[in-house]
Amino acid sequence: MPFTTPEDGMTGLANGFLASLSQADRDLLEPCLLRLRFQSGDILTHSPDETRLVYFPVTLVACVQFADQGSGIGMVGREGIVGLSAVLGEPFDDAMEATVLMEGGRTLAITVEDLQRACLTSPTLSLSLLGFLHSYSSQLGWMIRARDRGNFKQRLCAWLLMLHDRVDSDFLQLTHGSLAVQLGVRRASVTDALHILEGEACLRCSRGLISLMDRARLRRNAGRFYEPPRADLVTALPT
Amino acid sequence: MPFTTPEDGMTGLANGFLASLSQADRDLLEPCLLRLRFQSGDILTHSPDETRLVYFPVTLVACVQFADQGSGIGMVGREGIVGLSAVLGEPFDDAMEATVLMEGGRTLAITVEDLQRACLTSPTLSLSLLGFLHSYSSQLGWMIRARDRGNFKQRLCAWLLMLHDRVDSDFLQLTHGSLAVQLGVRRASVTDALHILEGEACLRCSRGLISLMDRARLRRNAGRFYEPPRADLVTALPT
DNA sequence: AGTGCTGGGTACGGCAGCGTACGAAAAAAC
DNA sequence: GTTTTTTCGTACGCTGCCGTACCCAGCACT
Repeated sequence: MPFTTPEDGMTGLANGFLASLSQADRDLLEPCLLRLRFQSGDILTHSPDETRLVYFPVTLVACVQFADQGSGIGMVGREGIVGLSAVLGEPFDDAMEATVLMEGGRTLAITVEDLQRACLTSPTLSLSLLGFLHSYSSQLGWMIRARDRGNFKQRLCAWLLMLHDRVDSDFLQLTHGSLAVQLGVRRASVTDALHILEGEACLRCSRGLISLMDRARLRRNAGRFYEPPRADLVTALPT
Repeated sequence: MPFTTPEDGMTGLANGFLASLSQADRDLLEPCLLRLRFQSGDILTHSPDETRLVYFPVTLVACVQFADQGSGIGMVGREGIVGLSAVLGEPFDDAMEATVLMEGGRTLAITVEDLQRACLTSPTLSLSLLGFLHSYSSQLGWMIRARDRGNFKQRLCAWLLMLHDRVDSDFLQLTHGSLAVQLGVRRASVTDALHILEGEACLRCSRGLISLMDRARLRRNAGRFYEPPRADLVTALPT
């Protein structure tokens, strides 16, 4: 981790995608990177001014969803990239947007123009982007499977585990209501399922806070609907 | 359409992705392309010999799904690419596979090595691949939305419309059973829903064949769970 | 004509999650 | 300390889809 500074630990390129790049590609991007901070609920895509940005989250976790309807589609955190669709040119993205989950956090960012320029000079960078987008597609595949073959308790566990993978703490600042929106169910369903999980000593709830206690048991609950992160899949290109 | 020959209409590069490429990128791929034909039920990924291929379907329609479980995840036909994950290097794809739907059909293909080589020489080609993968991700997003906010009839209509977009005929050679597998429901649920749609004069069923009669009415049934294809989104890069 | 098989029609009980709703407790605002 | 807002606990009836199951109609093979 040559790019992190000791006093902070997160000031540098502490983003999984950036860390997976070759030195050359990283050098291409680094001078263009901005350091930003967002609040919970902020919408990353469709920024007010017309400068489109692509984000490399550090402590921030973003939820991708349809703009016209709440239920969450995908989740991106420090392992990935948010807003990649903007590099594909003018007929901008579809109806998707990305909102910031929990208490917000820090992210690196680059303007679309800078990233496009870098891509056109480095084929390996483009292929790395392709690698991320593939693993994101894979995540969406898991989401689909969970929605039609898993019961809600399994989906909830899988979702909590995914979030836990992207956060440093075992304490998740989430209300039952916001969880319900993300998972596309009633708030009451969340409360019920959480109570059961509390009874199994997987976690503990207090107002606006879920404390994970037993990750292994959560995984057993999530069954085959949780995809463990695979750092080795990010990119492994031939020279 | 400079690449189609009059006597067949499908011998050339009649694949949406290939057609969207610049002349230079197309010239890069064309000499490497194989013309193949598959049967219904064939598995495109994990071919017996060790030569991994990437496919550009022409008349073939493929369904992406988890290898260990039937329910369909995504659909790719003449507009796209199948097996792209193989270009990302050795730690091969996850648990996904792609099977051929209906009565099979023709597809173009390229070896992974050839495609990788081409990508490393042409950044714009890599970005075009990125463009396809993005629109595929978008499709998965629509699938997720359909599974958790749409009822089964809406999902069925959306799925039939997606298939219709990828096929030249209004006659779909599908059994209720295979539809049930793709949509992740009981065979009986398919039969029931098809009867209702038949009552609305949207389509007509006979043994192993669904004849679409009124596409507009199907779209109204599918509501906001069908994403019309957008050729303009495939790639629109700056120079 | 007989046999076997695949694909389709129909039924019935069961249940997971929904919509709605109301109240209590904790936090925040005043 | 009182009021207001947010968050959580809990309940009840409803419904879409499930699991299972059985029978029948085409079609193929001999």
